[in-house]
This record gives sequence, structure tokens and C-alpha cells, in this order.
Amino acid sequence: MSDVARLAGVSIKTVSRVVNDEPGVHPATAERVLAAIERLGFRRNLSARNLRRGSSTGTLGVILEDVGNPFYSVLTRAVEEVARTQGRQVLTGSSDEDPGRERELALEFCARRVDGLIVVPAGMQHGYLVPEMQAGMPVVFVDRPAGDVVADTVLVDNIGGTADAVKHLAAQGHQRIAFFGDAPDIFTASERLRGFREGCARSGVRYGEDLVFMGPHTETRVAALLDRVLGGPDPATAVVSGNNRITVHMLRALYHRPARPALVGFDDFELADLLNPPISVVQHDAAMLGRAAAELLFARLEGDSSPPRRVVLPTRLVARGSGEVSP
Amino acid sequence: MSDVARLAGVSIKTVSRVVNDEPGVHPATAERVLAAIERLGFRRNLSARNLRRGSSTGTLGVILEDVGNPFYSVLTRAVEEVARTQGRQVLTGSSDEDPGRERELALEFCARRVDGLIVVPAGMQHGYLVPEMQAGMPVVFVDRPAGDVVADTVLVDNIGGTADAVKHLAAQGHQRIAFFGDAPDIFTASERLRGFREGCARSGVRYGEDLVFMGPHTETRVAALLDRVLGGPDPATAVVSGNNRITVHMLRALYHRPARPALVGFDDFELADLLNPPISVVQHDAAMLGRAAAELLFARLEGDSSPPRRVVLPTRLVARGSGEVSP
DNA sequence: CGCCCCGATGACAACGTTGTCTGGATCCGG
DNA sequence: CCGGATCCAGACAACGTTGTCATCGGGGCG
Repeated sequence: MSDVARLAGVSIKTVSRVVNDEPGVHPATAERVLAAIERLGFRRNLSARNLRRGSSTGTLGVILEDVGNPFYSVLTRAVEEVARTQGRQVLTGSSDEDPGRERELALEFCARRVDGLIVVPAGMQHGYLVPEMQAGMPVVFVDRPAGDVVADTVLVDNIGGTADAVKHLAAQGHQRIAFFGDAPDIFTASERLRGFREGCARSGVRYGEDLVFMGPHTETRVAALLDRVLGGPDPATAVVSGNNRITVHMLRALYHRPARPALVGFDDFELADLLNPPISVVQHDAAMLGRAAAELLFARLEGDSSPPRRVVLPTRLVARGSGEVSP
Repeated sequence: MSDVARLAGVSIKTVSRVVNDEPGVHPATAERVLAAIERLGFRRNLSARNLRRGSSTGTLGVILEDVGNPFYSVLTRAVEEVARTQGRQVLTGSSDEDPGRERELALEFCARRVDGLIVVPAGMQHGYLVPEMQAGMPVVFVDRPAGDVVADTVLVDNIGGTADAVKHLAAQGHQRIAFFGDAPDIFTASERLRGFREGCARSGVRYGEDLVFMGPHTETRVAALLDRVLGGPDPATAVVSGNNRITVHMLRALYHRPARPALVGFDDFELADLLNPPISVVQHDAAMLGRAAAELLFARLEGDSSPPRRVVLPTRLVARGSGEVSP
């Protein structure tokens, strides 16, 4: 900036005035300054500007399990879209479901003075965020609640959605329904299990521990468990899958079986409608999650200081046929 | 920081020494400072630090078409992974294929003094980046080259990959092969068309303008064109699809047809192997693209000043069956 | 002619850090 | 008892900006 000032024969303050479109600069002077800026390729340093002005950094931190996962990348995109209307950029970080990594990222983002944090929590301990929140850092949790912190949270109706899946299957006459979910220490997984139980109770389906499996995360493991559940004297005739990845594992495991069980998966996925049979799913909207979280965050940034809110977005059962295969 | 200093009864310089683990602080003093930091929830301001030290901001800018698109989100994740080993964060921005938006994002990132830029270029004009690059901002272009700037670039072998697809189909006896691609002003689209032509020439397949369609981007449009191509007196028996989205449109359009043409798509996608028939694709690795770009960028950051490089990553034809359907 | 006001510009401090240098104890050997 | 080394700690400037205030010349008005 001082180089520009020297070249234009003015003080740095005048350069500042020009780059900020402040009034009270003689047009001829402004001309000279702009020419100098052009010639030197000057671009003002936003960090220094924000430091001096004490204004926001114009950035948002988003921490999730994996940006590469379509579910979260759609969520990220939605956040970005809202941020854009507010002239803000988005910093992303993948925690890989590791609480330590999440903490590291969050504190790093705080040290960078992001304007706010959107977090898909890994683990259950988030007390480390309390000082930051007290210091005025707005934090919104998405997809899962924080373990030990009261803060704005946006969730989907895991319980209702899974219960709907059971209801749908029961309506088709299924009485032996299995559930495959993620590790039970993951919030969404345990909620969906709860929804499964409630659904069974409400639909008059006998709930059996022997038909519930939490945490199988490899294709072979899923295949082996499926074999067990579908064989035997009293086999399951339908399966509810607790998430996307498990659904896909199941599809691969079932691919070569002649008779498939009915199947409803939690989470929609591309091409589900083009499979044979098309896969019925409990749909929830990642973009809407992201949008809701970002809007909550921006409301806080604009001074909303009402008590923390918990938003639960609805799910929608999309019957495509896989739930209707006769036993 | 001065609050901490006051509370601990020391100067701010001593606080600085403590937070930076500098030697030469009395353990008892350090203790007091740490206690004060804890009590006040102090966190040092990284922007100010970087400003003062003149060191890097520890951030990378990534500009792509859409973070929500799985292809780019996997790429982003790979970049993030490499950045992480270097202790850097990633700022992302979606250009939506709009050159103006891309420019805006890029200049904003430069003003934030990111350490480097990874760009999936939209449009053909990137002259605006020249001053930044001369000022020392390393830029790597990914997936497509920049129109008018010489810089590091990481591409995939679009021509070879598409030619392979044609060769594969020709080997199955197909002689009338159609090509559906993206708008021809998109680099990858025109390259793949070129590959299609070359493949036809090399494999002895007659290339026909009437079988080539660039730019249909809605399902109905794709369906209508497919109808035209597959009907008539001399119908196509096979189709090459120029990208993911078009492949999916085609699959939907073909879903209810009794006899499908053979099909090879550019870009792999999840579940392609579970469709009926499984879809053959030309596979390329988004993660590898991201990794290669990030590594190139970091090499520049470490002082590599060799001439700009152009890396072309290979593609791999994965035959799954859809290319082998008899005409 | 003197006054005030206004438009244009610059000097200076400050944002929150850290690098450099200096000051004051304390301790050792001679 | 003194010189110098060693250990701690603080004063100050600087990073690149911008807000505040002061300066200066000129024009309008009484």
C-alpha cells in the first residue's frame, strides 16, 4: 500500500480512501491511485483490514465427518449458498468421526476468528466449546446433538422416520423384521434403533434382539449377518437398514440371491429408483439441514439471543417397491 | 492478551512467550499466565499473528463447480487430506460454472492471502489471475486447463478414455455408436468428443454427425434424443455418455425400454455395478486428481520454480456388461 | 478585508501479535 | 569485591490496514 502511495505521490491514507470508495478524494487523484494499484497489482490485505476494523472475518467454519461423503457435501453446499448471500466464505474440515480431530479443527477455526461454527459432532464431549461460546462464538450442531452442551441444533426425525419404515413393512404383512444399524454410540444410529423399536410396538410386530445388529461396517460382515438372519427356521422377511452405507453393503450382498427380503433404507441415494427392484427409502434432505443450520447461525450473528433452539426436520418415506416384495 | 497479562501480573510479551512455548520463562510465571489464559478463555488471534510474522495464513483456496457434486467433493477431500499433513485449512467456493463468480471467489481468496489456489476453471479467461501469480500466488488448475494462462495443470486422459470406450464397443461388434456429451465449450466435453472421433477412426467405426449430441442437460431432452437415435431405419446400437449426469439421465430414459443399447459412461458412479445390467464405465479418480493438484501446489510453496507442469492422469475402462449387450 | 466553511489530504494511533533490544537480578570464578 | 555470563522480564516497533483529527488552500459572504 505504501508502494502504491509512493508511486501515486499521495499518502497511504488516500490510497485507503480510494480502495474503500470513500468520498472526498479528488477524481484526478483517485485516477492516479487506481493507475498505481493496477500497475503494481496491489490487492488489499483482508486480514489486516479485519484486524483494524475489528469487524468479522467473513468466514464460517464447517466441521463434519467427511466432505467427500455426498450427504455432507450437499449439506456443505447448502451452507455455502446461504453464506454467500451474506458475503461470507466457508472453511471446511473433516473430522473422520474422531473427537480429537474435531476439537483440533474447531479450536483452530476459533483462533482464526471465524464468525460461527457449524458442527456435525463426533463423540459426546463438547465442553471444550463452552468458553468459545461464552466468548460469543455462535455454534450450531447439525445431524446430531452435542453431548454436553446446550446449543442450537438441527436434526432429522430419526425416530419417526424409522418407525414409518417399520409401519410400511408391517402394512405389507411382514412380521419378522430385522434392523441393521451403525455403531450404537453414534446418535443417529441409536435414535433409529429406538424408532425401530417404537415402530414395532406401534405396528404390532414382535421385536426380537436376535434380528438387530449394530455396527457392522464391512460388506462381508453385513453379508454374513444377512445370511444368518435370512436362514434358519424362523427367517426375517424384511430388513430395515439404518443408513446409506449399510444399504449399499446389503444390496451387494443380496445381489446374487434369488429371493430377496423386503428392504427399506434410511437415507435416499442416487439411482435407488433404477435398481431392480427400486429401493424404498426414508428420505431426508441434507440441503435443508445445511440451510436450516446456516440460517440459525446467521440469525445469531444478527443478534438473536433467544434460548437455544432444536429444529427437527421431517423425513419422508418413499415407497419404490422394495418394501413390497412378498415374503 | 493484555487482559491475560494484567491478570497474571506480567507484560503481554511474556504472555506471548508462554503461548508460543518460547524458552526463558520462569515456570512459576508460566503457570500464572496459563491459569489466567484458562480463566479468561483466551485464544490467540491467528490473523494478527500471521500479519505480524509475515508468515503464511495456513489456508488454501479451492474453487470448483459445485462442492455438492460427489466428483468434486471427493476431490476436495483429497486436497484437504494433503493440506492437513501441512497443517493448512481449506477454503472452498462453488463457481456454478460461472466465470464471473469464479473470478470473484479467486480474488476474494487472494485478498485473504491464501497460500495457494486450486481451481477447476469455468470459462476460458483467466488473465485476471496473472497479476496474482506474478505476485507469487501459486495456482494449480484441475480437471480442465485455463484458457489463457500457463500454469500447473492436472487433467485426466479424456481423449484416451473415450477412445477406449469406443474401442470396447467396436470389439463387441457395434458399428453405429452415438455420443452424448456436455456443452462443447466445456473443455472436458470437447476433449471427450475428440476422443470419440479418434476412437471411431482407430476402430474402423463410421463416425456420424447425426449420432453426436452436445449439451442436452435435462432428462426429457436426453430421452427425446435417445428416441430419435434408437429409432429410424439405421439406429444406433451403442451409446457413449460423456459424463455422469448424462449417464444417469440415460439410465432413467432407458429404464422402461425392453431392448437397451450398449452403454459406456465416462465417470464411474456408485452402484453402477448393481444396476441391471451393470454399467460399464471409463473410470477416473477424483481423489487422485485432488492429491496430485495439492502436491503440485505444495511443491511450489516449498520453492519449486521449474516450468509449469501438465499432469495427465490415466483412465481405466471397467467393463461390467452394459457394453456387451448384443445389438 | 476578514471570517468561516468546505473540500482535499496527510499524520498518527490503534487493531493483536511477535521480533529485537535492553534492563535488572543473580550467580560464578578470580 | 568485581567482571562477566546467565536468566527473566519488559519496552518498543512493526506487520497492513483504517478511524480520528489536524492541516491547508480557496471560495463565498458580510
